[in-house]
Amino acid sequence: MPMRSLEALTSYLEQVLGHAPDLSPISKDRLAALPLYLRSRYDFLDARLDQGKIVFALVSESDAADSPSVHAGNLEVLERVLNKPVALVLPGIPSYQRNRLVHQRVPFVVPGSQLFLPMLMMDLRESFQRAPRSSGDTLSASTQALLIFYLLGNPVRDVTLNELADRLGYSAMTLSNASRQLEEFELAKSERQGRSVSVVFPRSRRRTWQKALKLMSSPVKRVVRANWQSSSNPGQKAGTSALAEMTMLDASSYAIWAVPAAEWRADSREIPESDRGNIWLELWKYNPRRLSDGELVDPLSLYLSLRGTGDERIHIALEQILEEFQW
DNA sequence: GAACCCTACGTGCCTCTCGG
DNA sequence: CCGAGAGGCACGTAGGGTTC
Repeated sequence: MPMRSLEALTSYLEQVLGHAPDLSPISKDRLAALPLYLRSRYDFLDARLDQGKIVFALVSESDAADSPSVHAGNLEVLERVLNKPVALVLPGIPSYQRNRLVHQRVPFVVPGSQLFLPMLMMDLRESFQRAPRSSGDTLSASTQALLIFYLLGNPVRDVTLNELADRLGYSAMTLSNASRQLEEFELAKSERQGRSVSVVFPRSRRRTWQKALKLMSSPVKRVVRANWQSSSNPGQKAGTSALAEMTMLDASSYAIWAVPAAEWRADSREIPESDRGNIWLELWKYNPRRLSDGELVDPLSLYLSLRGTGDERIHIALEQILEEFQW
């Protein structure tokens, strides 16, 4: 067994647990039950932790880069034969690979960096005190755009991911990720028909909206003041400007427009806070034009952008929009 | 072989942390 | 308090596998 990785594991566990871990080499006869390709691939340690007993399988530097699915497959066999939960011990691997292991629920330890042992309810990473950002409880921007695209009544059944990607202005990869995320949150299913995959929403649009409400966030990343002199519109009407056109709400004194945040960065017309701009620009995390081709942003994104405000009149207007929405 | 999707990996931006 | 650096997230590209 490579001494250095054993030492690294021991001292990392000690740091995490607060005391020296109880580790011992696994007995020869239990090892003998393993298929040869697995026996030679890993070094095994029996571990008794406060939270329970597990087996650590130490992975060599050269095997660490294997895909998560390879690791997952091997773990399945190991757990069955050894009859205990098994966790991989990996040398330094890039963060995106660690993320993928977590995604696939593969238990592992990277000494010094991260520990993910879901069966023992342990999940630590180097910066675990950092507030979990948009972690597992909100949809990503692209996923939300796809979901709203469906909720607005656009056809998604029998449409390939590629076509959807085209329609929404994302890469196929991003749409593939988005459909997977919808599946994870049990909002939709991916249905394979021959060589194409389409997204299928099992519920009605209204029920999907209700189920997804707590997972969706405001499309607005940032609001800036800007000076707009051109006769064309900077984007689509948004915020209370849009709400005023849809309901009886009084319009705000400044016009509010939505533009994709990505476009804004390209040509920065932002003016300093102290200067007087004549409009407000909402910078959106997805492209509002992909979801509405009218003068106004789509009503569902509008709802999400304003539901956090404290103004009672706005809430009443928002409820009115939902009531009138054609589900 | 073409069309399509997925895996592996790269990149840029943003946020958080930490040392001066 | 601020700037640099680290790390995570979201997205992209390349290339390979699968289905027709």
